[in-house]
Amino acid sequence: RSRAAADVRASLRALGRARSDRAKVDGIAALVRMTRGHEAKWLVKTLPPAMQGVGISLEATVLPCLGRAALVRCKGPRVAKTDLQRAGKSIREAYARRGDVEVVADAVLGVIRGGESDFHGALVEALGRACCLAPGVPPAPMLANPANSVKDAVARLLKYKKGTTVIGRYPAIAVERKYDGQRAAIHRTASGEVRIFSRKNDDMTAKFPDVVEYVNAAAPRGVAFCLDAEIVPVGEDNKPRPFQELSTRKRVDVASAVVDVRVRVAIFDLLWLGAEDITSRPLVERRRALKAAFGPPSRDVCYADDGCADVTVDGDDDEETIMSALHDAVDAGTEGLMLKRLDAPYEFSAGPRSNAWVKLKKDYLDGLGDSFDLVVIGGWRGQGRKNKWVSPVLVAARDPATGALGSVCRVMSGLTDVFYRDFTTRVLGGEIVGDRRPSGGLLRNGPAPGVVTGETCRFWFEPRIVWEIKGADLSLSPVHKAAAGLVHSQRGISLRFPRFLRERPDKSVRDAATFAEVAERYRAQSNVSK
DNA sequence: CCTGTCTGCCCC
DNA sequence: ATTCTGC
DNA sequence: GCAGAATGGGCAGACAGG
Repeated sequence: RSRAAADVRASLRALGRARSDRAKVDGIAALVRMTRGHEAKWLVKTLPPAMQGVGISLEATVLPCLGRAALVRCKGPRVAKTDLQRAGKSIREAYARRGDVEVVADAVLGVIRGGESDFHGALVEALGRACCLAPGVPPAPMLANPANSVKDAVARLLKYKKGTTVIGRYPAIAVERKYDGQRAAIHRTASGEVRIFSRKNDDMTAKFPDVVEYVNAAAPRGVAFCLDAEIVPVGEDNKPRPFQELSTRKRVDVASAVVDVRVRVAIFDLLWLGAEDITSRPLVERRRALKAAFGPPSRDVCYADDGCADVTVDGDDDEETIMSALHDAVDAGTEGLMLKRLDAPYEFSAGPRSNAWVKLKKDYLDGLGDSFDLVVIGGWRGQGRKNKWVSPVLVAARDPATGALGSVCRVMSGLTDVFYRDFTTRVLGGEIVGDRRPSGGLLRNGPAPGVVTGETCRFWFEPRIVWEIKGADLSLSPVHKAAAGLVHSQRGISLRFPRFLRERPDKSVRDAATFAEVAERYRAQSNVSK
């Protein structure tokens, strides 16, 4: 044992000295070879993310290597780049349809053994046969591209060219509400078993016994299907509640009788019905089949396009139409809109997000959504690329009555490298070098007087700098303390998806957002009970 | 048994 | 989730 | 245009320690 420990130690030391990718891969390989069975998994978990990325990512490495291996076996050691790309694409698409490396690998092995002369034809045929969509086996869900304005959304939709049956001269677009819940692939097999999968295809069936009942009640009898849907927390009025409430549901051993957070299922796509894969059919047809099969909306199951009307983007007044639908959607307590080409097939997310689906959230738009001027009060040392800089940064709102500074959130998104360098120099007196403790700038020994937070910062600053921070919405926080006591006895108010917009050198701490303002904006959210 | 901390191919 | 960076 | 990196809030569960 001591012999093995010494070997491991020596290998870790060597890995620490490694500079090139080649050396890192060799170092990791040496360590992995020392492991038995599950030990490898735990070894890999201990490596920093940058090292884990070296040579062992499934999508980026394992799948392409499978293609290369097959090419080498079938066509010899000299592999053309185009062949490699073709094979890689086929394999990635197959994996998106059926996320099971074993099935994919078996199909590829079959091609190698078959020794066909038409390698690519044989590969496509074998993968198509083995990796077909099937109820009970969740594919990688189709993803939407974000748009930062209505104009941008329309431009993206027009750019999409893969549609096969453009209706009329201009593309018809489905408008749907973007509910703030959990994405769910809801499958029912031919034997009648219902399974619910998350966006990353984790089995969530145990968490949603009520959803199983709702969907079984709405579905046609004795038919298999694959639905795409959003599970949304709702109140007694059947209106959306904050996402935060959905996550308080138990995840294991849930009996539908004791579910405390009621949900509604907003369905929006149908991939399979009866014995047929309909993903290659255009959305118009899939949606028609969906509504024919599942009937009118009910208390428990609705359609994401309820309350919306399709639009045709002909450059006429579609921007106003969409903007007005966006405001309606936000008033109804949803995040915004999904805009979808009605002529596009369902595209499993192998690679880039499709422009056939575009998401338009209110907070992406300038002038909409919540933004606050907050005081910089502390921070930590960044990891990896940001090791020389302060990242993330803790920001706070203030209470004019007491002088308290209650933390709102950490921020890192939206900060550029150039800004980091300048900011770090201002608050620490220079970039962070080695293990030396910085001293200078606005650095303090502890939190400034009045600071209230559940966070423990590595660096605390003199409260001087004001930043404008934007978020999607406000939540009640167990760690952040802004406005604590105003809407909840202990919990403060925090920002979801915070990002830095700009520094406000024109503002002093006295001009920063107050607890009262933050509390008011929290209460003004349409899904918060008053 | 209670509490504090850490983890999750977590959810967003 | 969001955003920035480098290719 | 795309992949990769570095990170956000917040929850239930699991686990460690008293």
